[in-house]
Amino acid sequence: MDSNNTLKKTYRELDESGLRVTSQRTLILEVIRQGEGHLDADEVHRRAREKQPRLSLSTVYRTLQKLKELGLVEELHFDETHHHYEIKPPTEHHHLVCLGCGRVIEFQYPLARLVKKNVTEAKDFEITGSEVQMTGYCLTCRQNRE
Amino acid sequence: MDSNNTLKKTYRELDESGLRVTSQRTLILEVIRQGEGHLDADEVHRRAREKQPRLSLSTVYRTLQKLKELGLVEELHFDETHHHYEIKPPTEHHHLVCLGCGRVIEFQYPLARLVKKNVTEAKDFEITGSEVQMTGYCLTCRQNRE
DNA sequence: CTCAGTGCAAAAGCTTTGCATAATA
DNA sequence: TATTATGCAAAGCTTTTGCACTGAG
Repeated sequence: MDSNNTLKKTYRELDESGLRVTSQRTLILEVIRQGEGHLDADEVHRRAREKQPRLSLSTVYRTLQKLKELGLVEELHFDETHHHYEIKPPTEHHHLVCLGCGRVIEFQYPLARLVKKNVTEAKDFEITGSEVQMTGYCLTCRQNRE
Repeated sequence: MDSNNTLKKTYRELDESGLRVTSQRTLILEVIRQGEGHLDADEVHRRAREKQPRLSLSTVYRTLQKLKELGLVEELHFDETHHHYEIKPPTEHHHLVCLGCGRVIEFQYPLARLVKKNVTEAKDFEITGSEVQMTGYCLTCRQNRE
């Protein structure tokens, strides 16, 4: 069964990292994995608390921090004051953020490679990460505007 | 003289916007213009206070907000908890952020157009703004690491 | 048994807001 | 003079930290 497989994966990832495997960490990683990307800390907390009501926000933040260091999750910065988190994707991908409905559309495109190849200033620069947000309006919102 | 010209420009931009032209607003816009991009609110405040010691942080924030709405400055989100501001550039440009020394290198490249053209998911999406940060290490920092 | 992890509460940034005062148009 | 903008102080949010307690290894 799938959810059992990802649970094993979750366990293995935590275990291999040398961190202690706690019920909180397992749960938080599961929530993010099933969250279809882009949850903020508070949302992770809210969802995780359905299963484990005593889980504290601090633990969520501390865990997010660890998972980031391990490279298991990635922190995103949309046009807001707080951060969003998603499971680190295997391939480079980026985001279109709709200003109308807030929907986030992901797309894959090797922008880093492209920049590396075509931008003079990037020739001497070793790119290790890239974060791209393009904002605008999705089809639905454009139609509703009319 | 150049600084006089940009001052006139600053005045005109504020005036045309319908906002009241105050000494605070003029000063703040000047500071950002001369700041070579990427100042945070606190840094704007610090620099502006050298000329106008009683200027408050709230005024800086409120002014930044207005200038953003007017499209005169742009808010950037680096990998931090606070925002950075730069004069809105005439052409699309992006940033390489060095994780070693914190240096920000700008480059021009029409990534939005490119995404629009090549990414299926972006076909139905009207892109109005794009924010791109590629992080990594600049030449100097890579050499120092060795 | 030991040390890393957790919960709780309190603190620490950055940013926003209310209100009386000052300044622009 | 009628608003709009400012300064100050206080509040609001997200995120971090200290400390005693708990639980994994």
